Amino acid sequence: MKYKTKHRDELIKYLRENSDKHLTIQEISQNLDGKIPQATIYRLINKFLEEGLVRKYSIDPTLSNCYQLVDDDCHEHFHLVCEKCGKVIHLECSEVNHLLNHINSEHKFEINTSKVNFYGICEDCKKEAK
Amino acid sequence: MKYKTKHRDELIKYLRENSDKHLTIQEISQNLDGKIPQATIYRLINKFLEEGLVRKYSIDPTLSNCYQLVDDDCHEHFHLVCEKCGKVIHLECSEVNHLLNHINSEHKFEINTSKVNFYGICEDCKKEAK
DNA sequence: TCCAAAAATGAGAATGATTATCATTTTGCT
DNA sequence: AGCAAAATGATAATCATTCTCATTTTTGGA
Repeated sequence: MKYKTKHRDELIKYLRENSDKHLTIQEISQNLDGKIPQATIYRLINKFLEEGLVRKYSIDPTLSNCYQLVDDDCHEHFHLVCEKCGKVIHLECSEVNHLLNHINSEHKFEINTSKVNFYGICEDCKKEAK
Repeated sequence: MKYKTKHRDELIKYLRENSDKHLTIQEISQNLDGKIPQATIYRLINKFLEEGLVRKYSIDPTLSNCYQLVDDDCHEHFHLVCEKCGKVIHLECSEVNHLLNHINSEHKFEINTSKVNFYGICEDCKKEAK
């Protein structure tokens, strides 16, 4: 059972206002100006995860995880991470979903879509290399 | 420039003998019975990574990374990493290649195929969950 | 409205993998 | 041998995240 609290509402509100971004716990903490202690933000975010209110993105094992509110215009997407410039490109592509379905049904493996990241070289860096 | 050292040879030898496994630094350290200090194992492994001798697997941000010697006789394949049991399934699948080509040509992003890993739940763990 | 149980909170400590530090030793080259 | 580059060892530091525990808040029911 969950209780409605000030912090909970405050955090939801903030996430809603920033539902277009990928936010780290640190960014949330800073932007809320320390109004909610980090330990509490972690706890709330983990609750939200269980409840399916937010989505978690693990872009790089050496970096903090990112979170984003699941709302109507937040479509599931994947990440292209440039190994040169670090840029993260959001990819919404039916071909990816097609592959995931294929692996799920044919290879009997249920992919955790929040960790589908492709690493490589982006267009800009490819040009520069020449 | 790199120097040949006892530790380096010892670690390579050990990795070669276990090239079928994904090893954590801890496992390596234990199995070598502390002959090489952990800090040195980390350093050597990172060197090997740069040199392309080993491959790194980040199974879960909360777990240790795994490493594996790159074998001469391994053809291009991708990995399905089970987040529950840690099992790594090798996947050779033309659909994956098709997707990579698609992303390369249509999304102008050149994927580093050695880092294509999919994380999720394997068939066995899915059954167990029931 | 009041109470007790469940849940949330806060501050700080703990964890655990990995990296950094720094003085010392080893290696490869001439 | 002598020198510079690299490697080493022990330990401290880092950093995200989780845990602890005593306290406070919330909720539903009496």
